[in-house]
Amino acid sequence: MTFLLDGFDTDPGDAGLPGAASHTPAVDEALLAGLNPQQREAVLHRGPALLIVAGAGSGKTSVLTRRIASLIQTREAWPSQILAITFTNKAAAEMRERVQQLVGGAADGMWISTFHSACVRILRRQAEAMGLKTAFTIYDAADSRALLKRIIKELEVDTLGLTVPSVAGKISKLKNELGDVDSYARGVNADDPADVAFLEVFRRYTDGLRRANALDFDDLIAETVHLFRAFPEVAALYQRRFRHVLVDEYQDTNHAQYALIRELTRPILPQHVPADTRTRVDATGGIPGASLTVVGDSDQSIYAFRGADIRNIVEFERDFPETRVILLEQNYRSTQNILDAANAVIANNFDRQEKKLFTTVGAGEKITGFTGYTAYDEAQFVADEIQALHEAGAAYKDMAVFVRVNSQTRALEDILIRSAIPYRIAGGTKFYERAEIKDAMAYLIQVANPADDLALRRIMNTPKRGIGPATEAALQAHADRIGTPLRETLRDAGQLGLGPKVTKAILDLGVILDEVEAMVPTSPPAEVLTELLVRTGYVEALRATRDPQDEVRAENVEELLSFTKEFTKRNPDGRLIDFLTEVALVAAADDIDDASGTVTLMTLHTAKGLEYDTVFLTGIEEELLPHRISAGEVGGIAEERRLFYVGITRAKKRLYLSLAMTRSQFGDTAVALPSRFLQEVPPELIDWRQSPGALELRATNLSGRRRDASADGRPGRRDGARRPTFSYSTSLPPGPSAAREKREWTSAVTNTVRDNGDLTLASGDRIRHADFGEGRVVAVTGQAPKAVAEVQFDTAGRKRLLIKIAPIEKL
DNA sequence: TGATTTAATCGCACG
DNA sequence: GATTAAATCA
Repeated sequence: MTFLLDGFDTDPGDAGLPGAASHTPAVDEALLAGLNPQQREAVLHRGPALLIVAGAGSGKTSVLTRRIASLIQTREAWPSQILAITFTNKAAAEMRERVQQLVGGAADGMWISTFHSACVRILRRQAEAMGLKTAFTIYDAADSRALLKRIIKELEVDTLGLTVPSVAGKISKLKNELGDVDSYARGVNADDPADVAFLEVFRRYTDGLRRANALDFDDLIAETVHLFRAFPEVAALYQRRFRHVLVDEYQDTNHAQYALIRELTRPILPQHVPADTRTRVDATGGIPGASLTVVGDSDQSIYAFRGADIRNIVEFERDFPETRVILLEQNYRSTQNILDAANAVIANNFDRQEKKLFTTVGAGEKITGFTGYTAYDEAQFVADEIQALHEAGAAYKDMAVFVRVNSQTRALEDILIRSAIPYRIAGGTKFYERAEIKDAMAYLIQVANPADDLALRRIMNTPKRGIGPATEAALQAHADRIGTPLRETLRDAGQLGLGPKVTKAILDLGVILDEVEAMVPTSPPAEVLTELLVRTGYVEALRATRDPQDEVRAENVEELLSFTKEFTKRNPDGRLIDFLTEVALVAAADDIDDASGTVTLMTLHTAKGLEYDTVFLTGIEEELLPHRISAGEVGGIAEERRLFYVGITRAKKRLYLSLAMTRSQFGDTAVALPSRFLQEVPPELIDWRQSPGALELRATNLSGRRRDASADGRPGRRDGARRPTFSYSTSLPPGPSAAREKREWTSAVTNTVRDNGDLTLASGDRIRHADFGEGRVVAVTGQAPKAVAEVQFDTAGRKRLLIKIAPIEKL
């Protein structure tokens, strides 16, 4: 290893060689306008390795884009020699756009993409070397789970504690560590039946992927690393091409990604340098490694659960000698109050590099705290505040509501709908995860990659053709016998002794797939999809059912069709496989559309990298943030704290911290405790509208049915002393007493929903609301069924209500 | 045999 | 609450 690192030694005579020189380039001052000294240096430093420790909101995107622009402007690098890696496609698109603004069309030849997209590009070009066809398909998490489910069922190993999620997680972890079946087999514990069984599942899963000509998400990275290691001359191709590698969000890289970066920036040995190279060689006849720039913040590392290794950034200096480290601590996003809260919270994580964010914009408003009785109560507070801010001139699009888990959005959605506040959910149930979209995609995948059995099984009986489980099993048995993909067996249906009706259905499907497959090479994706949908009668079948939801589903499929058309507009030469790749790689954070005039709901994870004027951080409760599952994992609490930190630092002007005293989960209602993290925020920074203590007191007086934490049999852990002293855990008793108690809280909001039909209200009407009591209608806007009434309640203040569904009656 | 209805189970974040 | 297995219907 050492001899390779020697290649990083710089030769002073090589000033013109990209990536090897250490000097200050002559960069246009305009490119540096508005940068502070540290940012400036981060743009201008030249050398083999640069680590930019960028605190939240410190302008790192600006630094990265200008650094890229400076390389191009000074002619130190061609655009094609630059590889910039971001965390999401959205971040990549944004970076490309900002670089474009700085250098114009020169940005076109650069690779600015996610790890996964970059690897797919490399793998498609070099797929033959890996024994794959270039049209390999990409299995998303759901596809992988479907395959695992079949295997686990087949082997009947679920009794050994091998569940689909546990096995999927373990395989993913192994692949992130660049492990494979063989390496696992060497270390397997032969005395442990569960371990042996896991190995068999892993082996069959790997075989299944290979036979289906498919790669899962983790393979995309790992296989690229394996490719580079197995074929140094292939690696040399990319090492020679990319002279500048830049990686954003480096704290969230896993081992495989780290290895990939290592391979890409490795010096090229003389024997792998082609004779006709135009890149300058060093004294030994080799080519020095590419210049590497990484940007990250270990305080924002929130993906350890999926294999991100914080050591990658902590030990960067050791891994890459001659690293220059630059700290960016000045924050250009938030007020000092928000930063003080963030600094105070993150200071509770020991073992971190000291870093304190500061700003020059002033203290700003205090943080607002609120404790609701229930999640609905909390949601009502959020909705009321959003409405008040909106009326004061704030745009909906500048506000965001963060949740720890997706299930929290339900109460928020209910209330936002009732309050007639426009909102959207980033991530959530993603478009491409809907059943009808997966169906349509499976058709496309089948004709692009006929080896993909998983896709074929999905569509074999969708729409209904009378091909049931028994028939499928017969086809599968035949496929196993003759050793071909399932698809091949469709043609042989006549030989299997099936009923005439079923046989015809199978043959017909086979003919459709074959004929559509033949048009793939010459037709754009939209035509292929249309042909499939029409000939299989998929949309028609949806429209024919009684289920009103199916109408929406049919529309979704048509939206997918328009996506394919859009795709072709963007990429006139785009093939079907390119479209499928793009879809496979879209992520939750990618579909956040800033332009729309709506409040955005999202998880804290999705929020990373974003910023909003106003941020509502909801559900700041024990068991939720920190999430209960994190308690059992090493460093789990610290990671949850970073998640809280990430949430706080998204806010530019206003931050709200809210929680509920009770939270309903899985049907029953449980008492929730204020999060320990709340106590880490300096009390003088929070202005409580309703503090946890105030409600706690009342709850005590009223219920008197508390049990101590020890009663539920969970021994106190190391961090037990830090838990709030009023620790208890019990279910709220249902029945009349609970209902009566609820009425004691004037702001208690229930989840009552009603269909008022075509009830019409006019200004001046008196109404009674199930939660807010009586009030007078002040104004009515909009058309039924979306008409909104503005009501001045006698005790609950002014609210906006969607008339059709509000629990109200006219008096 | 396949389609439809009913009961039972299980829940974290994501490219 | 959504998904999935068992039970019943055609």
